[in-house]
Formats: sequence, structure tokens, C-alpha cells
Amino acid sequence: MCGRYCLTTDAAILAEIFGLTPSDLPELAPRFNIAPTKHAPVVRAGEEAGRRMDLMHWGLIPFWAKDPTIGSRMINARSETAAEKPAYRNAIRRRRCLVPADGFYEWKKISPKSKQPYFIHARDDRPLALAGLWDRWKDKAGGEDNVIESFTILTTQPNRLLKSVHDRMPVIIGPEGFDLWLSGEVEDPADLQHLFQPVADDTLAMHPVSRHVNSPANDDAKCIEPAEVVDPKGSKRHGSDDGAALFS
DNA sequence: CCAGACGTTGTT
DNA sequence: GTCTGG
DNA sequence: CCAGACGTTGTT
DNA sequence: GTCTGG
Repeated sequence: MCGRYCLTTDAAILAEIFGLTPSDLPELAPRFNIAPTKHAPVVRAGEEAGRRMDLMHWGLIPFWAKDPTIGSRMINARSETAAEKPAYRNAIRRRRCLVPADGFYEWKKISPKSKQPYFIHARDDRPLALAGLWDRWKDKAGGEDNVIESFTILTTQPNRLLKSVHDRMPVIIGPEGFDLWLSGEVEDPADLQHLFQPVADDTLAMHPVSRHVNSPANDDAKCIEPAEVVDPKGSKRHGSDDGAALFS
């Protein structure tokens, strides 16, 4: 799945990659540890034309929700079934977005009581575009104009590299898929299914990182720094960049 | 009809 | 909002 | 995803 | 154990 990620790339560079108007970008600080319920930038189709980037709450709050805390359980959506789920079926037809990420974290279970975090990123270190859905929720009770826009990240089967750490991974959209994914209303969500295939095995690389990343309060470069794999008994081995090892 | 869920992952 | 379960 | 809380009454 | 918060 995808429950934590990193985004430190400048807004100007993201604008170039995602085809955004450079004069209309949100302020972005480097983020090494974006966690559910935090705000993060997503790219979506503009209401008139083009694309825009806006900050949204991670954890999709369906427009019909009475209690917005439901969003904390909607951080991922299975791409295989999103079109049928009440929480996502409207969004997948009309409100798709791309979630820029330098890379994401996965926790590999290394013993019954221990998990080792890994950082996964493009081999060429360019930002990734994760497939997302968004929604707009309005507080009925508050009376005020309390509007929250929020997003979720789609998941799919792991490719060969990811399979070694986890059984799910985020859907990653290549540049050739941006137009379709960010197009307006799609009548049949089956037309999108081909975008949900796991990325090619040689596009990503990964390395183990410190458990420093475990706490969402830690948001610094140490989160992505290569670290030793440490098992619960304390024996160690050095973390190589597994992606590079597999494909070099 | 109304009430209650609406999600994923991982673990057993 | 809409579907499922009772 | 992980971390951290998980409760009430009464008194200050 | 399970839920909420980040």
C-alpha cells in the first residue's frame, strides 16, 4: 500500500513535469514524511481548462459523510474495486488527480514483531505521479462555509521489486497517462483499468531506512537516508540499493 | 420500511 | 448519496 | 503507514 | 485490542 511518502521537489520543477501554469502554484516546503491526515499537493484538471495544483487533506472524505473522521480510514483505494465502492465510485468517474511524490515508504515485516521501513523511488530520481482520487466535503452542521478537499491514493499489485517488501503498491502513472487520468468525466471506468498495472520492474529502486521515519513528527532528510537493516535480535547487514542490485 | 455501512492492510 | 441487511 | 490513547467526577 | 490523530 502507500501510507507515507516524501516530496521535496520545487514547485517550479513539478509545474514543468505536470504541465502546470507557473504563476498559479501553492507554496511548497520540502516534506520528507507526509502522513495521512496531513495536507499535501495534488494535481487535477482545472475547472475551465488546463491543470492546477492544490493542497488537500490526505484521507478521502466522501461528499456524503456525516462525520469527516471517516477520512482517516480512506487513505488508499484498491484500483481493482474502486469503481464499485460507495466511497470512491463517483470520484473515479469525475475527480481523479495525480499525487506528486519523490518516493514512498513501505514497511517490510521481518519478524512477527518487527518491521523494517524502505524508501522506494524512481531509479532516475525524478518525481513520481501517484494515481489519486479527490472529493469535496461540506460541513452541514457548522453552518459556516467549512469545506474540506481531500484525496486518496490508489493501490495495485506489486511489481517484482515491491513484492519483496509488500503485497501492494501505489498506482504510478507515466507521463503518457496524464491526459487520460486527468480528463473529465469518464463514462466507463473500465477504460482506466490499463493504467492500474504495476510499473515496469526496472523503473524503481529502493533502500532500507531508519525507523526514524516511523514517527510522523520526524520530517527531515534522515527519513530517506540509507540505513542498516536491523532485526529484533539486533543482528545487522548493510542495506544495498536493492533496485540497483537487481538491474545493474 | 428503517438502520447502518460506506475502507485497506495484515494477521489469524 | 446509495446500497445492503434486518 | 505508525504512535498514542483508551475515563469520569469533582475539585482547583 | 481497537480507534483516533498525525
